[in-house]
Amino acid sequence: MPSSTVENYLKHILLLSASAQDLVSMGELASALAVVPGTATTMIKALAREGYVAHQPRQGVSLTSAGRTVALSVLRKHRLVETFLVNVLKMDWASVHAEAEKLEHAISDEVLDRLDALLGYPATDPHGDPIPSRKGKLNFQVYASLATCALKQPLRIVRITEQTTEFLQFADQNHLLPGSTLSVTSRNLPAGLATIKTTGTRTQAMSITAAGKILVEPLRR
Amino acid sequence: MPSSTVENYLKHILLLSASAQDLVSMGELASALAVVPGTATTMIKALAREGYVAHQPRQGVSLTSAGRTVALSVLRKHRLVETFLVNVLKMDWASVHAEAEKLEHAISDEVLDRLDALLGYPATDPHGDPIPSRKGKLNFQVYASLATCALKQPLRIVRITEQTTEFLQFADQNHLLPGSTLSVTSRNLPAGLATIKTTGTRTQAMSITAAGKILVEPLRR
DNA sequence: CACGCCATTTTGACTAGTCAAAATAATTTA
DNA sequence: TAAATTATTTTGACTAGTCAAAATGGCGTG
Repeated sequence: MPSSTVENYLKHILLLSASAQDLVSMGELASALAVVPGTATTMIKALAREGYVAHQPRQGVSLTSAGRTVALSVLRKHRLVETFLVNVLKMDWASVHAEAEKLEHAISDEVLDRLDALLGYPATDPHGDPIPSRKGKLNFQVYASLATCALKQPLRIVRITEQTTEFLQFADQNHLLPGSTLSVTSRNLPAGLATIKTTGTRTQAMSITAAGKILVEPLRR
Repeated sequence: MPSSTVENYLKHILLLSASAQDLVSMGELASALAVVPGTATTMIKALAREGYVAHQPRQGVSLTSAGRTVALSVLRKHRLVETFLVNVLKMDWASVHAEAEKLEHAISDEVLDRLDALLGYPATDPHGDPIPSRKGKLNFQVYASLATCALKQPLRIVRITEQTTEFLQFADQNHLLPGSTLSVTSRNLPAGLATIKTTGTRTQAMSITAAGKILVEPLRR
């Protein structure tokens, strides 16, 4: 069994390779894992020896299919645990990420399957992130964000792609949860600002960077 | 925060000091933890330096109040998690111990409190073992066992003091669960055998050793 | 009172994971 | 194309936890 350190490396490579064009750099990886780059290099060489990753020296690292399997399983645990914490234990949306970081390495497949059933086989976690299936399928849909979508169009939030407590609290307080409806009234790129209107009434501004973390789909009424 | 290795040492010292007359020997401890005795000695010296235990060289080890606090908290996590696994996830009574061994080190106090509430603040886990309160009170009641109780008296099982899967499966298959009623019809000490009668009908034999692991109280009708 | 036994402690060595800092490549800039 | 910047890799050292095996101590027996 891979150690929880190994599981963490693999999980973060998976997460980063979604944004990066497949090869994850040591720099990215090291900072995602909060270690110095030299540590990442050492560890990656060991993971390569064990067949979890392919390492292109000075280029970056990618998962082998063995590594991908482990990473998806960890991600599935993480997201199901988060869903459990929010839906069943009614914990705060913004704070469950850290809890799940620990539990994802301690939970067995047996427990996980029962949790999955208890929750009704959810397709996404409370942040809208897709939950990998038991077989390791990850629903990989591309959505527009508040930074890229058409203006003035009615939208529904499907996902928040950022796990920090601060950002999630910001989203929560401004009613920007998966399922909420809204539209973007204007954007000012030079100023880096977007203005949005929550379907009720409120108009508010946020940075383009923040807007890019909120994924939406057109509200096909 | 103590590491999960430290938590394990402290938990086992607590568990063993209940049976031993307070001082736990290195031999006992090492075998409970599945390490060689030298490892236990080394570790205990470190724990003593950090104030978790008092070490009487060549005599044994006992918990300080700081160590006891940690140990009780871990035990509380263990037993509440077991209760959750059995009562909510409907897992097998006999197999939850191993799961809980991992989860007890990964679960936060916040999650634990909510689990406690979800379960209705249970006083014991599915094996009848008392769950320490949040304040660290452990209900320490002394019960008779099937090896020591009066003969022919109606009894109720309150607790099974053995966590191995094999023993728990044996108990399960013979309807020897906490809450079941029965009586001891006879004992043959030289042969090491006890004969019991489940209140329904069945009569069966078991070793005195096994009988000693099943705690009972008189059935005050 | 000496001897031997058994548990405990000590010693030396190993693995996993980490950091700081020096060495090396690669890429950008001039 | 040479110099400079930046990322990556290497090196040496450290911590936590472990084992194997040798040294030590306490005790009971003769």
